[in-house]
This record gives sequence, C-alpha cells and structure tokens, in this order.
Amino acid sequence: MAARPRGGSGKSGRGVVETAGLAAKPGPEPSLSLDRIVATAVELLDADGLDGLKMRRLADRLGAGAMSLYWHVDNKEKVLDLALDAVLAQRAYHSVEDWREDIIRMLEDWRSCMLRHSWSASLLPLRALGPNLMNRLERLGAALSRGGVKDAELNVAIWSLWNFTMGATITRASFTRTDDTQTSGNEATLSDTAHPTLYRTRLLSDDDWDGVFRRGLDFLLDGFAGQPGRI
Amino acid sequence: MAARPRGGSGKSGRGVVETAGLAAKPGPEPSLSLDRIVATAVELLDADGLDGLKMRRLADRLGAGAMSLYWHVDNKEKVLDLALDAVLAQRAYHSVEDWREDIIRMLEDWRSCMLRHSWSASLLPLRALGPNLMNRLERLGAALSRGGVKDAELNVAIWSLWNFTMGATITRASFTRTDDTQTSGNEATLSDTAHPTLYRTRLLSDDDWDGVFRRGLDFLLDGFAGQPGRI
DNA sequence: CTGGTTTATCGTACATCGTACGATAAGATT
DNA sequence: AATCTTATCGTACGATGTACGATAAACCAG
Repeated sequence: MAARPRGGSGKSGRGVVETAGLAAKPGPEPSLSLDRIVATAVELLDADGLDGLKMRRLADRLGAGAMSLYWHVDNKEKVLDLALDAVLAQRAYHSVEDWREDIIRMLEDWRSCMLRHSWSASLLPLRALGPNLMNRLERLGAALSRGGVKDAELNVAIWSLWNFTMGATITRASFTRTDDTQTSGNEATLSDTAHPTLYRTRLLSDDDWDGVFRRGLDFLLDGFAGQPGRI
Repeated sequence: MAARPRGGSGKSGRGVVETAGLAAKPGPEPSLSLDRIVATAVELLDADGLDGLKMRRLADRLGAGAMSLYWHVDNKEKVLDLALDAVLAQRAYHSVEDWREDIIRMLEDWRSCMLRHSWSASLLPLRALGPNLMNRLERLGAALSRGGVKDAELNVAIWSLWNFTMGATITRASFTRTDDTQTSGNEATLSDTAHPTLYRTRLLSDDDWDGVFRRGLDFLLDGFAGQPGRI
C-alpha cells in the first residue's frame, strides 16, 4: 500500500530502541526513523556533496534495505528538503540588545551555518522554505522592526538582507567547490586586457570572504539607516 | 515526427544526404555544431527546466544520434556550462552617462536576463564562471570605479552588488518554480502566532518583486554613497 | 489461543539516464 | 590506392530512483 506515515517525528525516535542488549559499537541499528534518516543524509551530504546522497547508500549506512526508507519518506526530494531545513535548525548565536549588531550576528550565523554544509547553499534555491528557515526570517523581521524600520519598508529590508546573504553564501560555497574539483577549463580567466578593472583589483584572488561579507552588510545597513525617518 | 533528416534505419547509413538544396523550414539539419547544440539545449531548458535536458532528447531534437553529441562536447556538464553562459551573452541595455543609473540598468538587465530562463538562476551557483559573466562583472567594476569608488573598496562593492543581485534573482526564480509545481506540503506556512512580523507585513504575499529589487538596490547604493570620500 | 489488521521492512525488477566502446563512412592527404 | 582525420551513430553497461508486492512483527478483538 501507499506509505502514508506522514506526520512529524512524533514517534519517540531516539529512545526506546530496545535492541535487546546486543553489541556496542557496530550496534544493531535501532530501527529506522525520520530523524535518523535525515541526520544520516546530512552526514553523507557533508562527506561527498550532493552526489554523495544515494538512496541505497543512505539505507546501507543505516543498516537497512533501500526500500525501507520509502516508508518514512515519500521520495529523495523530500530527504533533501528535510536535510536542508535540518541544517538551518542549529542556531549558534545569542541575541544582543543593539538591533544592528543583532542582525549582523544573525546573518553571519546564518551564513556560516550554511557554509559548514556547503551543499546546502547550492540546494536552497531549488527547494521550498522549511519551518526553520521561516523562523529565521521572522527573527530578522522582528529585529528590523525593533530597529525602527516601518512596516511599509519592512519587506524590502527583509528581502534585501536575505538576498544579500543568500548571494554571498552561495557564491562563497560555489567557489570553494570549484577550487576543489577544478571544473574543467571554464575556470575564470581574467586577462589584463579584457578585464582591466577586475585584474587591477584582483577580484578573484582576494579571498577575504568573511570581511567582504561583513563590510557589504554594513553598506546595506547604512543604506537603511540613511533613509529619513528611520534610525 | 515529420522531420526525417537523416538517421535512416538500415546499415546503408545516412544516404549521403547532400542537402545541396537547402530546404526551407524543417530543413535537413545542417549537421551538428557546438552552437546548434547549445542553442537547442537552451530551448529544452526553457521548455521543461533542468529536468528537460537529456542527452538523448537533445540529440533527437537535433536530428542526430545521442552519441554524436559527444564529439562536440565532453559531457552533459559542459552543455550546462555553455548553456548558462550563452544566456548571459545577450545584453539588452544601453549605457548611460550617470554611473548610478548605469549600474541599475546593468543589474536589472542581468536579473531579467536570467529570469527569462529561470533554470539559469538555480544553475549558476553550481557552475564555474563563464566568459560572458566575467565581462558583465568587468563592466560593473568599471562603472563603480567611474563613479568614484576607490580600488580599496571596489571588491567589496562589486561582490555586494553581485551577491544582492544573485540572491534576488535566485529567490525570485525559486518562487516562480514552487508556485507552479506546488512542491509538496513544505510550502511556507506562516502563522499569525509563530510569525507575527512576517504575517503582519505579508512577506510572502507581496509579489512586487521588481519593485523590491529596485528599492533594495537603491538602499545598497545609498550605502556606498554615504561613505565619506566617495561620491 | 485464533484470526485479522496495522506497522515496518526488504528483495526483485524495471525504466531512465549518462556515456564507454568500437564500427563506420565521408573527406582530405599522401 | 592507401592512409589518416573528421564526424556520426548503434549497442551495451552501470548507476540510480522507485513501483510492486511478499513478509514478518506488533497489536487487538473474539
């Protein structure tokens, strides 16, 4: 029959296990669960990128048969959706009272969070927005509102920061990848004559990504602050 | 399938074809070429998105055998690289003297150019930078430099605008896609209680993407201009 | 206990896709 | 005529997502 388990991880998932006191290390897999599937999927993605996630491999790693996954998950796409949102679940920053500083920390954490799992950056533009991502957007909007941004301008501000951060993250992750795999000869070749400006500023050689992100973010926030009627 | 340019069955192989006459419309495919391959690949991608591009389908559309493509192209990845860069080849704006207005036109054209081929937005973060893309970056850098941005700040400015534009384009394209295909139930559900701010400003309902992009861009440029020592 | 339903797992099989590996046939060159 | 180069294509193989039951354990009513 069609798998209709649906529903969140209501099942205890972690505990229970029961395994009747068997071995320790290569322990008898404590049975499948959505949480375990997603966690293992993230492991595989971290290890070998997008191509590293195969349903068979995922099942193997879980000590299960390939088709067993499909009782918990509709299809591979869903696994990717869940893995992506799982990455965004971990927040590693604490709020501060200064709204501007708060936003900066928030977005820097967001970015570093995705860069820790470089596959997520290239995946995000392809998938729907998960709940964890929505929560982050809400926090961002709240901080801006707290900072005095009027509702009429709030959407523009939110999207601008989002766009900036996503672009920076994706670009950064993309470069890391091309450095590793050295994709063919399409690699950016900027010549002195064809690209004098880029060549002069050594655009592609400067690797202070964090600094560029931070300073660009400052520019954007300055732009918001510069508008009359807003802090 | 009216077109039977060649590929006749039988061992006699293509009967010379010798299309000396140059037929009119469904003319006998003028033999393969890199340009034709890339152009047709873009057609397929436009029609059915990333999943629409299959090597067999591409060859069929070209009236050729699947493996014939591989004489001109290393592999499918290369086709994607070339298709992506081909999209960026068409510029549809004319420069103006005002550098700020020039940049705005440039980036709006860039964005609309990619949105006309929505697959390109989701593809870009995965591929290396092609020559046409580098040319656009060069023009952007030159305009900024012309506007008085010092070399020391030029990289930050270029990347900031790039990041902002890429993020906006990718996000926009992503939403168009999820609207069409209605990807599962992961669709953003923002509740009054969990996301009061987003709910209040109707973040996901506002569909004035162009306006949001334009106004966000203004903020960013304001940020540049606000710095002392720069225009 | 017995029989039936639900829950969860897995083996087999199939369709699809990228592409490796020659075979083959112009055209060019010797 | 012999040989090399350019270009095309058929066949086949391996990888992959997943449809389709078969199967067993857990649970429950009688």
